[in-house]
Amino acid sequence: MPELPEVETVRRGLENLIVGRKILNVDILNPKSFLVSASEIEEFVVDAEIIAVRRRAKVLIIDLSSNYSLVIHLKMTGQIVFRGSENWGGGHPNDSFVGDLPDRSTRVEFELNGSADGLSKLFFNDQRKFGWIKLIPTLAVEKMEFIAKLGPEPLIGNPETEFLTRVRRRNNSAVKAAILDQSVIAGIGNIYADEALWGAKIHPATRVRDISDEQLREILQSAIDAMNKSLSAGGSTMKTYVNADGKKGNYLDLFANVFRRDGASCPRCGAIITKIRIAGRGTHVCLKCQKLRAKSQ
DNA sequence: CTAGGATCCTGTCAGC
DNA sequence: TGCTGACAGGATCCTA
Repeated sequence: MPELPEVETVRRGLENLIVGRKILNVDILNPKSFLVSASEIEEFVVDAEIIAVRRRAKVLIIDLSSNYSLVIHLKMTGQIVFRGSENWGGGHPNDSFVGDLPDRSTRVEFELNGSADGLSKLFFNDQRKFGWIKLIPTLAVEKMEFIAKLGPEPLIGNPETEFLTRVRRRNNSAVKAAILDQSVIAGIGNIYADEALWGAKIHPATRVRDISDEQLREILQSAIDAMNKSLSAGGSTMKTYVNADGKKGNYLDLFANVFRRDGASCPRCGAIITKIRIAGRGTHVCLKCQKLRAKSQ
């Protein structure tokens, strides 16, 4: 799925486009994507004004004037597309950014007011249907189980101490599995896990217990750097999906050093990047830079 | 409690 | 061409 920088990019885009608008209608094309009753939609969503768009980890939170919030997880293939006075899309990059909507990946459709031509729609597209939208009282959002147990936000304040405490709870795990764990540090997914470990020159299969505090701090800093770089490159949006010439781009090219670069050469040492499997996930690694230090037992 | 694998889905791609 | 299996920017559930 979209990871922290991609979701943050969506948040920023939506903040500009939909705050202050009213939701006029909701069309749920796939019920499992948004489990809610017709009466709840009627009572808490229709005619509500969008007050704010927030993010926690990889979760988007759209606060409504009804004191309810739409909590959205894009998971692997979720994306949000706005069509109206202007066209905008962010999240999982695919052709639904640019094609006619709704299409076969559209799961939920919101009709909004306030567009010059009277047509203003927000599409929740999600090919694999892993993503979801939930309607939750705004005050209860932070008490949702998944949200309550999240680790610190990597790009806010000083997450280091909290990260160290939490990552040590997974001393026996491969470090990649540990940093993918959202209760250790929020928002890292497969891309930034690989990028962080490449940056810190740590092999993804290294057990956490074999890594010093100092090296763990380096991994965190490396993740933060990769995320900031991705954010300033503009995240994964319609704009980075199709460039000004109408040609397809790949926003990974703007910041990634190893992710999906297997077969290419390591930007640091020139060795060929290989792809292995760690924690059940495809993992990209430079075996020359990232030596496996298996010490204990 | 932790750790690892299966699972939820659809689509695409490599290899026969 | 058609089939088959592997795999995918995530997290949960189940088992050990």
